Amino acid sequence: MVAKGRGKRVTIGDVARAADASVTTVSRVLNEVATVDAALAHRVRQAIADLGYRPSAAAQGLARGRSGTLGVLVPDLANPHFSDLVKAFSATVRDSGARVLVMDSDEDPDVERDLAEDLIRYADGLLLCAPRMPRADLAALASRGVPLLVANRRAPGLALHTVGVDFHQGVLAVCGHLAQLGHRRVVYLAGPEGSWANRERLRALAGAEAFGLHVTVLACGSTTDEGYAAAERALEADGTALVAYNDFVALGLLSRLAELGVRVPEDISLTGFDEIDLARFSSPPLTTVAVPRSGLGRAAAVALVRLMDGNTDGDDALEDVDAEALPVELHVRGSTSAPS
Amino acid sequence: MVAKGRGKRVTIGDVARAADASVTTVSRVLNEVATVDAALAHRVRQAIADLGYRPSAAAQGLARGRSGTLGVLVPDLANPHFSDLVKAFSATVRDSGARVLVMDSDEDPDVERDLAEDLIRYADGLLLCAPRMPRADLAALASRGVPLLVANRRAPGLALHTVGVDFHQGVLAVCGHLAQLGHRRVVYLAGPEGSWANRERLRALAGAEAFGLHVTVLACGSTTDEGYAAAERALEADGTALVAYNDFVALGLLSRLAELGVRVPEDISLTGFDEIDLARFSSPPLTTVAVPRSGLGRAAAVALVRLMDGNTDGDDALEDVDAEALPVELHVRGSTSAPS
DNA sequence: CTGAAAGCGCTAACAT
DNA sequence: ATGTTAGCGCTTTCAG
Repeated sequence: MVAKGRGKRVTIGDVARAADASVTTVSRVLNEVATVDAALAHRVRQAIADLGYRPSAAAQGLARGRSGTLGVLVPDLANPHFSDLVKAFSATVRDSGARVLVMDSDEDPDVERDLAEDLIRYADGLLLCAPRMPRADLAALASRGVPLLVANRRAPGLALHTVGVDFHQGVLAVCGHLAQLGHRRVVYLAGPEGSWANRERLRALAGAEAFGLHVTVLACGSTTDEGYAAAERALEADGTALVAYNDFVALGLLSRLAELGVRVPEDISLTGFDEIDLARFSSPPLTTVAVPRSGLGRAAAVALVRLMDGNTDGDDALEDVDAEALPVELHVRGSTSAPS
Repeated sequence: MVAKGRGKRVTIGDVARAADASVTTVSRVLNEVATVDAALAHRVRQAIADLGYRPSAAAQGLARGRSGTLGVLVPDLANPHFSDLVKAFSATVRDSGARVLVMDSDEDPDVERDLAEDLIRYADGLLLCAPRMPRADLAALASRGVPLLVANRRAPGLALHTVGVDFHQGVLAVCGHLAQLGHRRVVYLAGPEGSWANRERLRALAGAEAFGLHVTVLACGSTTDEGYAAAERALEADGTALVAYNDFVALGLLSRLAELGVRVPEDISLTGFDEIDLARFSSPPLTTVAVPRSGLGRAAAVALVRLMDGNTDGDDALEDVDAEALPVELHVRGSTSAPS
């Protein structure tokens, strides 16, 4: 039977005593090391089970010099973009025997820096997702000796290891699709000011203008509410297509347009970005760009683990920084058609 | 300046040396303890800054006997229900100086048990969200000495501390609303087999039958896809209203119904549950039940912290188990009307 | 007010 | 193959 109640913690010493072995031996069977005599090993395992012993993570961490924990910092866990990423990251990391400490900065750059500084005390490595903090803070973290990986933000000149999604190509695909359909004037409902994701989109939009597509940029945001609220302004901007920062904005727009009696795509075309599950189920279904959220999480996990393994002597091999820019995929559905 | 590069870890000893103080003193200023001489304290803080020193979490944890970390285990982080809960939980817990270790069991009961057993090695306390594991495993965990809190699952006879949402009342409210509108035959699209949330809904539905509402139960699931796929079966069941397990299912149904030319609510009424942000933005907007996800997260945090503070002698005060059953709120919108 | 020293529970040389 | 023992970095009595 397992000991019940709130007694003192069972230690490796207790197990050793119970199994009439040394702590080293117990440690060995625990870590599946060397050739421990079968009978002895069995006794130890028995004792472990009897006593309900679990090694203390703190003690192991201290002795080993690493915690077996990776830290992830996201701006908003409630955003499917990040929860999917974290999910995939955790699952992948777990396969290499580690755990994940997740923190949510609530989109606040200051909170973000503080949490990151706290996180590195616990973790062997750090994944920063779309960090909002200023370059200087990022640089400070980077020079801190902890394996650091940044997802979806580039910081030119900072020698950061990064993974990311090719937003640029995605927006270009959207614009190309629209242009082929015959659209010439599109309205972009912009995302959060500071975000790299938004800057990337703007950059791509600028590229599209070179192909003769005229783009009007309207400040909006990243939520359904903001999309809903921006609908009337968007209509006034006089385009034949609306390019939303993401699917939430698009669905907000769609909702308001329906109320206003504006038909999609007959009266105006609409595109989302960063495909969410529900995009297929709106009326009409949304033309949008699928980004590999889980793929990004997996890639980040692999990259970070590799970073930590080869951490013998610092900043070598930074040549393949940004090697990872995961491809995206345009999904054409009912919300886009030729302009009337 | 902060030391750069990947040198050996800076320890409290290094700081002591640099500040010409003892480690004890450094520890004191670190923990804001006692009256350390102002000048000395200042020297120490200076050294800390100069060296870029951060105390090792593992060492602190080992010495203090607690990690300052709480564990949370959810079936699916990508589900807004849980990500919102975790977000609120983390934020609240952070205010009392702790961190949160999040794990995702991917809805697998076995994985769930293993992760929970692993989590307790790291954490001072554990929050199990809607655990899918069998009673026996739950009981084993409970008798393990770690402060344990269970959210959204009741385990009769197990003396578990729990917090939860009043699903029962929510479903009753939905049924009442429908009945008042004049509906007599409703179809319930059921959620995951084993889930407590689904059982609670069924129980409430049974209660509603006592009021003369006839309920047909159809197996379905919890995703938009499953809702979409169930639409035609639901129609055949011959009710005047569809009660979906949750909003995802409802939106899937809505999407398919639109394709089939069935109008909501004119031809058939539809309700969701567990209001998601997008529920307000569908066409028509969804009548659904808002559950206090963040409130649940906060309540869990408060309860768990209290549990850990008063952990002097075990299973007292279990009288107020289940004291927390957070109220829900019916939001009537366009997807319900009187039957035709 | 400050410091020396004994652990916290585990791992990893280093013997045997 | 197994055991002894010295740390890992920090907190915390206990003296001074």
